[in-house]
This record gives sequence, C-alpha cells and structure tokens, in this order.
Amino acid sequence: MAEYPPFAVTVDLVVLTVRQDALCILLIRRGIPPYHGRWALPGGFVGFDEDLADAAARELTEETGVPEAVGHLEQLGTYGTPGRDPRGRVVTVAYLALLPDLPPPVAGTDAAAADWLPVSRIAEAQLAFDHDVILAAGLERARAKLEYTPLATAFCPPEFTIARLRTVYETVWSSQLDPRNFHRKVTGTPGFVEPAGRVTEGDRGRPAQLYRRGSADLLHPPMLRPSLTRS
Amino acid sequence: MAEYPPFAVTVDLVVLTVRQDALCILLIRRGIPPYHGRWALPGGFVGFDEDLADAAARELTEETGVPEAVGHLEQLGTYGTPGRDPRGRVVTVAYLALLPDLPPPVAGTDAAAADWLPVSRIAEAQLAFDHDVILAAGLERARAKLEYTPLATAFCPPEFTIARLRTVYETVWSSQLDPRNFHRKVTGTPGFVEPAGRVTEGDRGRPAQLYRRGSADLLHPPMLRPSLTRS
DNA sequence: TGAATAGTGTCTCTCAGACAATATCCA
DNA sequence: TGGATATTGTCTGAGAGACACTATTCA
Repeated sequence: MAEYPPFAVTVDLVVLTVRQDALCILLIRRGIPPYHGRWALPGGFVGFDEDLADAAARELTEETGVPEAVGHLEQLGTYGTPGRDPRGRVVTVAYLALLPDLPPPVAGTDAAAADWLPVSRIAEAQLAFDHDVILAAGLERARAKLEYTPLATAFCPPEFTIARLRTVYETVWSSQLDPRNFHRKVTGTPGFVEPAGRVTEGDRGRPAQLYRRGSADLLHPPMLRPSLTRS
Repeated sequence: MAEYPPFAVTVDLVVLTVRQDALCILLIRRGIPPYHGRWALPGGFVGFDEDLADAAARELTEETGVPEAVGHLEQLGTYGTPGRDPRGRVVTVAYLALLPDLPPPVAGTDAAAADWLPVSRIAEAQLAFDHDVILAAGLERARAKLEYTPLATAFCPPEFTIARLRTVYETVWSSQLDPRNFHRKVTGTPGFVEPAGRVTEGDRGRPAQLYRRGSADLLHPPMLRPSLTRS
C-alpha cells in the first residue's frame, strides 16, 4: 500500500432536531484554524482501527451526550474534492442524525461553542469547508425520508401524540397539514405507530392518545409532501 | 496532518445493465492477490489530485469504454470497516452506474477478465472483499430509484419503445407489468418520456412509437413496485 | 386471414384532500 | 358554558389495476 497516496478520512455530522417548531441543526463554532470562528458541522478524524459508523456514533455522543440508541443515524454521502480542506487531502464521510429535542449541547474539545441553529438562518452563517453543501444534502435526505419511512418518530420522544408527529412533518416540510387527514393516515398506515395506552394530561383541549414508534421501517402507503403533489 | 492515520481511498463500481431480459453486472476476475481469481467489482485507487466522482467516471470508461455522457452514475455509499481489505486500511467509495446494453467489455490492466454476469447468479460467484454487500446496496438503490425517477431510461438506448422500457422495469423488479397500464402511465407522467416522432420497423406486430428520455428528474406520480403495494 | 404487438377505453377500488360533526378536556 | 384540541365520518376526485376492445403490421 505504500505506493498509494495517503488520505485523511473524517466523519461530519448533520444533526437535526425539531425544537420550538423550528428545524434546527447542531453546529460548532470552530476554535482553531482553518475557518477559525466559523460555524461548522461537528465531526472529526476516523481512528485507524475504527469503523466509519462507529466514528460517527462516537462524535455524535461526544457532541450531544445522547445515548447511541436514541434517534437515528445513517450515512449521508462522501465528499472528497481536492482542496476542500486547506490542510491536505481530506475525504469526509457525512452522516445524518435525527434526534428528539434535547438539552443544550456540551462544547467538545475542539469547539469553542456548540449550539442549535434554525436551518432557516443558515444562509447567513457562512459555514466552514463545504459544509453548506453537506447540510443541503442532509436536509433534502431528511425531507425525502419522512415521506416513505417512519423516521419522523426519531424527532420525537419515546411516547408522543399524533399532533406532535404532525408538527415534525410540518416543520421539516415547511407546510401545513390537515390534522384530521394526518391523524387518519398515520393511524391507518400499518406499523407506523402503535398506541402506548396512555393519554396526555394538563393541556388545553381533549387529551390525546400517546403512541410509540411501530415496527415498520417503510411506509405503505407513503406520506406525500403537498408541494410535490402538483405535477 | 501528519499526526492523523493515513488511509487509502478507492472507488468501486456497481455497473448494471439489462441484456437479454436479465439484469447483469459488470465484474472483473482478479488477476492479482488478494482474492486472486475471484470476481470483484471494477474499481481502483483515487488519485491524490482527483475528485471522487472523476475517479469513478474514469474507472467506468476504462472498464467499459463508454463515453461519460452515456447512462447514469451516482454515489452509492462508502465502506470502510477495518480489515475489509487485507492490504491495509482502505476506504472505498462505491458508485452505481446504469448503462444501456453494450458490446462486451475490454479487460482492464489489473483484471484477468471482465464480463457481464446476471445478478441472479451472483450468489455462487463468491465476490471478493465486501463486494457482495456493496452489490446488494446497488441493486436495492436501482430498484428503488426506478420508482420515483426516470432512470429506467438510462438502461435504454437514446431512442426506445415503451415496451423496451417496460422490460427494463420487469427485469430490474423481477415482476410482470401490464403492458396497457404501463403504457398509459408512462406516457401520462409529465416529463418521463417524449415522442421521438419515429416508429420501429421490421418487427412482428404493429410498429411502436419511439421515445426519448424526458426532462423530468422526478416522477409524479411515481411508478410503484407491485410487490410492495400490498401492505 | 391469423398471429402478434401497439395503443385506447372503461370499470372499480383505494386513497388523498376538503371539511362537517362529535368527543373531551380546561378556564 | 365556551374555547380548544382530538378523533371520527362523509364526500369527491385522481390514480392504480383488471381487462375488453381497436389499430397496424408481418407471414
């Protein structure tokens, strides 16, 4: 292998959550060059004896403190254009994480600060490296996956109401959904959710049934984005 | 960067085509260790100043001789489990290529032989490395993408009949489709195909209109796999 | 003419979307 | 009681699947 050019391999994370009716992403403010002071995706180098998915899970836990079983983590794509990192030839494997709303993150060792930012305000943020491209891919992946998988439940706590699930869809898709049709569709899609047997308390209005994530990993029929329905 | 572990980065290709009503994949028989004599995905090391997609396109052209504009090439996923390559720490970025039927491939420099194998017979083939996992991912990606994109046209020559497009779907999905409903659906989906204005000649039966790929890159409504319709 | 394939029309069933109506809580 | 939210029911239109029927070629 000595005759082949050495690459550095990193993982970067697009960590999304829904908080206060806004789709938010976990970013760190870089404390070291390059891009010192800029917002960037959390991430880091892959250990020589470490699997890629393990490295992503490790970084996610380091940055957020969430146990690995919570939420959802999947590979998003790999970015390796020469020159994307001024330090050398760095190929990064991007992962997408979907998490329920969490307490504020702890700053990692190489981060001056870490915080949730609404994705609607990312345009002003001037992300480091090619992280704007990676983020865009993560957002589109998340929006698409809500259509045909039950991954919206990854944004929710273990038990949640249909209305909570609906706000997840509305937030990620930036569109309003009819509460009545949504309710019928979710409960009518086999394996999407299953009743927890309990109800909410203390809110305004009629108490809502609580549900847990179901066993399906593919939705039939899928939930369709209103914006794409018109052809 | 000197303090970070050096990786080798390769690209591997899942190259699919439809020939003689069988879904086939381009494989090379390895002429050098490791896995000497085994079938493997075509691929190779990424140049130090080369973009990942460029490396994939280069390998594809080297192995098949097709111009880059023909067919479809997209990133599939990245595989980097330690130990997946006995030569060292190799991370491979897999790409998926969909091509029209082509003349037999030319053997590359590091391949004792290259040939199209029906995917139905891959189980016996004992692929090298973790290429069976990568192939499985490529097949599932291809099957899924036929549902909501016009990529079935990538398996066809520039001008094709609806029946030809239908055999592509039937071959990739391993299921029979009603010719009449298929015709109505394809021609009724805006941007999927556009008439070329010519018809076939010399075949049995009524001549068929020829079509070209349309401008859409997403199908609304999508084509749905019969096997998944039942829920 | 008959076999073969291309393409159209029709029917039914399911489902998405609009929205009325009912249920059950809190103030 | 009135406001708010949850949940169910009804209607309509679009589209999928089944399949009869017509169109056009070759042998």
